Amino acid sequence: MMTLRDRKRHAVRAGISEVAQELFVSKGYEATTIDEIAAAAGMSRRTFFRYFASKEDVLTGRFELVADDMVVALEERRASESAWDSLRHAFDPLINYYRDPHRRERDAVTWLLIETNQDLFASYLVKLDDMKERLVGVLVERAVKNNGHEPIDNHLIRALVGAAIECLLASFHAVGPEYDVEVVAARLDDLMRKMRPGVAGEVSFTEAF
Amino acid sequence: MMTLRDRKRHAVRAGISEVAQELFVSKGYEATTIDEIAAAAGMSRRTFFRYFASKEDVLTGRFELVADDMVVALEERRASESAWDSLRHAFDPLINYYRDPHRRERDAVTWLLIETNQDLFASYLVKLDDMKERLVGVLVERAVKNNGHEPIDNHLIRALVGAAIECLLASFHAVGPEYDVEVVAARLDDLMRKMRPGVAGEVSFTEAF
DNA sequence: ACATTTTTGGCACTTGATGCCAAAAAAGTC
DNA sequence: GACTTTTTTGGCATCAAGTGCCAAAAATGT
Repeated sequence: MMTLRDRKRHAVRAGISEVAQELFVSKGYEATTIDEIAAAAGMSRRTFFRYFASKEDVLTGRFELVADDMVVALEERRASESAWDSLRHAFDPLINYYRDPHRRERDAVTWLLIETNQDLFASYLVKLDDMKERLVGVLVERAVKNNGHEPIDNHLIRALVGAAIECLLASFHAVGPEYDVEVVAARLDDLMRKMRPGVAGEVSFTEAF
Repeated sequence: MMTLRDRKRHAVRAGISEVAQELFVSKGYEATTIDEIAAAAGMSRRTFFRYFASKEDVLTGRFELVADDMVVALEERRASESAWDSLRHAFDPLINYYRDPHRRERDAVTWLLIETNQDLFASYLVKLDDMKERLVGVLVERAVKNNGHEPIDNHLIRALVGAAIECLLASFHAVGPEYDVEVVAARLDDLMRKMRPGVAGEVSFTEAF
């Protein structure tokens, strides 16, 4: 449930994010100190760290929300569906998210920052890995539910999830500031069709283990 | 060529690595300061930073060498071979590397440190991404050579390389301190067989683009 | 109006990382 | 072997990220 405090907290976070992004864009990520961000957001530095665990988190924290949506989407897929297809649909929330041109524009800027800074990029990779782990968790759980016991090797599930995510990354790769989401979506479909594993792709986890 | 200076530099790096790892294991990664490492290695802190760009680099720097070997191995594969199989053999140097039980043991400790520390893990992920990028580069170049022009979409190559690496990661996943490399190798073969893309896996880049 | 809980701000402190410069060491030259 | 040149090193100063701590302030509940 969304209590009042949570809402306020969320608003403050959004405010910091906003003002920080402006600073990052105008004078560069590294050149912007947390003191400056805090000052611009009207709070002390100490308080900044109560809303974001680190400087990178201001920009990469959003990925956790995306991951949340993906996890939910994956959980909602029917267990009889092949894991590969379920994963494809787990990515739908992200596609839908970027159907909003405002978000697209905003995140294109964020993306540029992330790509050009080591620390940010590292933070992004960590979030991405977290997401992978969570998706693996969902599919493992699904396999267990369908099977009554822990699957012998969840390495296959790991590889499957990893491969699907790589398709997602590749389909979004090298998009400019203004791009057509539908093109990206088509690319994703095409890639996941071509990359569909010969054996594992058809695994529904209903009868695989 | 391996000049005298390079050799000496390499030796110093190895020395630092050695003494640092001991400290990390005995008192934890974060609890070990660079001052302590430098002191134990018999040099000033300033000098430490002339051998390693960062604290993480002491442990994760090795991955670049592994990547070097993989890149060379991939370059040496015949262009007529399917990209998927070429990638499988690009991983051979790593498998061979771990046939030495001493390295296996040593890196198992390193691995534990990396897994339990955010900064280290992030650094590792960055190196891994670099490796991916380099392998993509090799296959793109191969495609261009075979085709005379830039391939229309190297997204497929990205996805292919990413998927292969995910198989590698999955096959090494959750190995304890003492493990059988041959088991891991068999797992890798099995995974890459199951994960072989229905279409893309057979792409040799001789006639695909 | 009062008591309780949460949030905030400022301070001190640690530590990783970088620039700068002069001393030391190594390499090359005659 | 003495000299010059180049590289390496150490110490200093500096900056910025992140954390613990505590008292003041604000919000919340009664």
